Formats: sequence, C-alpha cells, structure tokens
Amino acid sequence: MSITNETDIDQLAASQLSAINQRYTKNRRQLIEILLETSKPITINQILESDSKLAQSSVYRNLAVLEQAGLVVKIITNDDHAHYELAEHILDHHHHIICSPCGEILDFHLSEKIEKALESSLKKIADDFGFSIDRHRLDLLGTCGECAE
Amino acid sequence: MSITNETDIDQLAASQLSAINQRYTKNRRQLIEILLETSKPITINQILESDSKLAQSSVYRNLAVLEQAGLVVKIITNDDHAHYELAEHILDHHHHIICSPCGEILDFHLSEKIEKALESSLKKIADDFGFSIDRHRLDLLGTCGECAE
DNA sequence: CCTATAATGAGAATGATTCTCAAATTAACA
DNA sequence: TGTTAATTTGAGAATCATTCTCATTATAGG
Repeated sequence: MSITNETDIDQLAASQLSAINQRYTKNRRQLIEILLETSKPITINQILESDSKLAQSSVYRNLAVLEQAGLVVKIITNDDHAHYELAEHILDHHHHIICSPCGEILDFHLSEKIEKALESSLKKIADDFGFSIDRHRLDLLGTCGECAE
Repeated sequence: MSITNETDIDQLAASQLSAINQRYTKNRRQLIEILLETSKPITINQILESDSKLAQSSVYRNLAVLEQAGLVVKIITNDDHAHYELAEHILDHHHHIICSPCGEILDFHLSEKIEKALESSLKKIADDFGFSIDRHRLDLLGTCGECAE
C-alpha cells in the first residue's frame, strides 16, 4: 500500500503538483527525497541542518506548496516547531506517538480491525455534525524512554 | 463523570493549584468561569474579547499555570491561535472535530465500546515504544457546514 | 497591621513563519 | 538551440502569536 519506488513518487509528485499549476523543481524534489529518507516526521531546522543547501525561505515556501499539492503533511504539536512528513498515500495510514519533553514524533499503526471500527464511527459522527471530513488523526502524548531517565 | 457544580470546581482548582504551589486568584477563577461557560474550546483572543478586563499577558501566563496544574488543556491545531478548554476530569473524555477553514473546534464523544478498544490498543503500542503515556487525542479534520457553502 | 512572597499589567523582546523583490531558472515555442 | 514570458529562488525584512521583564499591586500568614 505504500510507495517506495522513487520513480513512482516522482511521477506522483509531478502530477499532483501540476494539478495545482506548480512545477516539480529541483528544490521540491530534494525535499521529497529528504522526507523519504527519514523514517519519522522532521522539522524545518532538521531539514536545513541536513547539508542540502536549501534556503530557509524556500523550504518554508516549498513545503507549503507540497502540502497544498497533498504530497506532504504538516504536523503541529505543542512543540515550537512544526514537523513534516510525506502524505499517507505515499507512506501509509498511521498515527503519531509524541514525546512531549523532547518533541520527537514517531509513527505507529493501529490494527486493521480497530482502524476500521474507528473509521466507521467517525463517519457517523461527522454526519451528525454536518462536517465533511478530510482525515482523522490520532496522537499518543507522553514521554519517551530516553526523556524518562 | 463530569463536574458541573461551581463549588466543586473551585475546590478542585484550589487544590490542584496549591499542589504546584500556586494560588487560586481572582484572575484564574475568572478564566475557569469563562471556560466553564463556553461549550467549546476557545482562543485567547476570544477570552480577551469577552468583556473580562483581563490583561493579555496575564491570560497567557495564567492559562499556562492552569495547564501545568492540570486544570486546562491547550489545543494546538493548524490554526494560528491555540485553543483552550477545561481538562477532561472536569468536562469528560472527548475528542475534537475541527473545521480547517474557520478554525472552529467542537467536542465529540466516541462510543464507550470503541473508546475502550482503542485505549487497550494504545496501551500496548506505548509499551512497545517504551513510552509512558499521558493521554491520547483524536481529531477529525474537515469542513463545517457553514464553511462548505 | 506588617512583611515577605506571589501575581498582575503594560509594554518590550523573542522567534517561528511569512512576505518582498531582484536575480536565476524553467517551459514552451520558433 | 536561442528567445521570451512566467515561475521559482534566496536573502533579508516584516509579521504576529507568544513569552519575558519589571515596577506595581494583591495576598497569606503571622
């Protein structure tokens, strides 16, 4: 269900970007690559620290463009810095376990059974509220082993 | 399961504040009252607009204190402004349905059955990751009826 | 009523993010 | 493979929610 082939992702990225009249430039490709290499959501600072020569303003701008294109998801927590990762149709549907002290975010998966039950519940609830739903998100907030010491 | 009696909340607030060596002052009581009156999470601007004469810096400071005392929860979304509401042992355990266009947040409840199933799943996952968990949060992201028009 | 300590309010400082604009790059076509 | 028009880029300035500072005010406990 997840896409790992780089060519496929390039095609996907190009097509989703062109759908919103945006180009798949070298900078944007590099961002996709960095996110692909990382197994967890990362901050803009982490992207800038990875010797990528990307300008800060371009990273902000391009992550916003990639988010609009539906390729990237911005994750906001109580941490000062937003985290970014690839969208779920590229990775796969998952949730986040967040360490409040250090801000680190890791991905986890729910069993298919619970995920399904949850989704059908949520659908009903959205109807009751007259909302159309884009997605749901489930976060676990706590303290990782390292920060607990 | 939820507390609605104002006297009870005052006692609870006083006791949870004193546990972290903080006083239950007039300003802090007023914040609790405002949050109690509102049925949904609100922003600091909304608090300031409610003719409460509270100083902006005090509202920020006191909401942080109330959060540390475990009386108030700060809700961060993609909206620019954080939202605040009373903690779950005062209201009750619930989740949020968020309208991305307008930023409004409403509370919803999951059936007890699904909530239980979810909790036991999450407990296992936290163990696997070596995390100690404070809480989980589940958000529905979409567009409310009004914004859809 | 005193005194020590904590809380308050006004405004300054911080810092992540967004905006601006001249220079560089790209797409499309001849 | 030039030429041109439109988009993207990068450096730094601007924005704005939030946090900090500090003199003043309120509070708890003798």
